[in-house]
Amino acid sequence: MSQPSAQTLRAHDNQSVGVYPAFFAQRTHFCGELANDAVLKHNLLEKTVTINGWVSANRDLGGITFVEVRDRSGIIQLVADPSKNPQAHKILSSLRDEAVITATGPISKRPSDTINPKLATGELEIYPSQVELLNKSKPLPFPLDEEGENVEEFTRLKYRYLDLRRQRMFNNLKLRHDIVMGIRTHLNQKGFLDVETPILIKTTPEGARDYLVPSRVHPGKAFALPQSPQLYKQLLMVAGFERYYQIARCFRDEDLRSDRQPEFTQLDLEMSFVSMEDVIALVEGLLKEVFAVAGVSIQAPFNRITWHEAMDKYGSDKPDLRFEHCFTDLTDVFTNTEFGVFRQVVDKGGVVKALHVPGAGEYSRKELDDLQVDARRYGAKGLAYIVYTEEGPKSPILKFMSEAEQRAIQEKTGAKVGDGVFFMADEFIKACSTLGRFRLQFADKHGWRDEAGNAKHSVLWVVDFPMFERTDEGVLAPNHHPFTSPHPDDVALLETTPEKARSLAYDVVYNGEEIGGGSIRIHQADLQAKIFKLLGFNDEAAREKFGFLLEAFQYGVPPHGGLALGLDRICALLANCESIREVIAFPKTNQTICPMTEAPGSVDEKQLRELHFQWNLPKPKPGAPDQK
RNA sequence: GGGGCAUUAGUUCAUCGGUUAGAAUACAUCCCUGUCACGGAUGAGAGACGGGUUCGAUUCCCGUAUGCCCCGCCA
Repeated sequence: MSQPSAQTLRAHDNQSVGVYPAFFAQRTHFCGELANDAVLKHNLLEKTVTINGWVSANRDLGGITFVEVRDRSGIIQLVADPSKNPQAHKILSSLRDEAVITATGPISKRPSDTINPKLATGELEIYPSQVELLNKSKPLPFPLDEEGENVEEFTRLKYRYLDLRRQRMFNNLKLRHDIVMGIRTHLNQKGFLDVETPILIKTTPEGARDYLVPSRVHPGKAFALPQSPQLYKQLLMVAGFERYYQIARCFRDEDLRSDRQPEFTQLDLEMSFVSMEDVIALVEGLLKEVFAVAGVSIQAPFNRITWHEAMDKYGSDKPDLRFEHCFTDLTDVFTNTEFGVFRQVVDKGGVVKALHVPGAGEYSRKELDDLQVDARRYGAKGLAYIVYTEEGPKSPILKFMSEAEQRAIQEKTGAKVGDGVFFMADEFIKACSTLGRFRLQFADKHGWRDEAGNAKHSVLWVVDFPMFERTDEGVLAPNHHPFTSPHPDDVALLETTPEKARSLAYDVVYNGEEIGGGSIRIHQADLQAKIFKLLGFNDEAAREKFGFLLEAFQYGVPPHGGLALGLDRICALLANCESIREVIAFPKTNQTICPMTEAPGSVDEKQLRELHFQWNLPKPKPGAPDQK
């Protein structure tokens, strides 16, 4: 896992003994290798070293001049005294920030009163006998002295190659590298083969919008870029590869977020002759090792929670279980209530969920009003509440409730004076998911995540997902994807009430973020046909969309299943970054452009003609400046 | 597609209707021999775009563009 030392690099890369020697003095050491203890350990004191790097600071005191040199490993200070070495001083004092130099000289101890404890090399410095300017730099468009969070991200992305000079950014991408290496090593030991699958594939109308690539050779036809290697990895199982993985680039033409890019990376894997438990066990071992790369220790086996319980108690299919604060179900309390709003919901088979928020009794009128605004933004009519103050309970809905109901609310939730209880009454998924958003909102506001005794890291499996969901049009859609196997206990339900059937799908959730998901796949042609029928595909439509898969399924398909992990998200979480853009070298902005290359760009007529392609452009918006 | 916030020197921020638009840092010139966020002096450098309101707009309003965050969307 460790990187080669400078010794290794010198032996293989830096010893120019051939016909084309380097035209500059090549490094004997990385700056960071000249750390205080390492220099003592390797007996380097007063030995001549050569460093190559960028000038990160120049402090010319009028006579004596200090220059800090940075390479990817760290920083070391050069010193020149004009009375002792006027040539070196002349060059050093003329160096500007980010100039590329090579410097050679003895590595020496600093006078004891000039040690800089903030630098790993702070007890040492180099008195260069030779300094060569290899390249100078224009003044930078933004400072590199801090972490970069306070510079407009667009500017950072426009000059990403400079932004990546920050130690933090190097560390992020180094962590990503280490994680990928950890994955490859682990899966290799477990007998997985890395197989590349095509990037130019046939469009599948399911799921997200596809990126399309018009075909030159086949006028009027187009390739799609894969949203995932799903079908190919299943075909590799048909082929008998048994265990496949790929660090796969995936493409989705949807609107972006801080955790969504148009192209992103998944660790995709698939296994044959396995049960769900086999996949889970494998992934637990893998994630344990991956997290350890980042110094995060997690325990396997992970906790498991059913989808229903996750929704019922936490209002999310990716619950953050670093803290408890779960819902109380009050449906029973209101089965015969006089309170019309709740009664209607309960009569229709809905639920009444309550969330107890300690400290909410102190909320101001404005805070309570703001919650109503949030509720409407979340698609609810409002957020009913009772706050318990010194003067007694206060609530707009109190007058509709009986004494017994009020007592039951307080007993069941455990609310005391100074607390609040918030209610959501609706159809199960709607009520739970809306209140679930408030659970996270209250967690931010009251610091629930950091409460004493809470786990810092919560990794869990969410299992027993419903097989289908009803779309707005009332038709069944796959919750995971159409190849997901139903739960063996629920196969009979497919005939009667398919929306109640569970699947063998599973998600892995870390601190409230979905970092991966997978399933056991269907491997029986007749069951797959039945699922397609439920999804509303007739035989012809199924054949048109997935004919090659159905055909393959007639030639001996092993039971198989797998999973995909969101590599960008995992890296961002382990690097403590808010956005996956911080762990991607060259990401796109929210408008799906690259500020550096200005992609996407115009295409010249000749290229379009070759593709038999013609734009059909939307009208510009009124008030928009003329486009050239 | 919708909502919120933002857009002023290279960068990061001020300026709340009349200002020579201010500062820090970067940059340039000069001074400075142990700095490490070196210090000191001097200098150059700015209102996204298009409308409107007003005697007067960087400031208020509308639109457009762009950025960030969120909703929809993301099997």
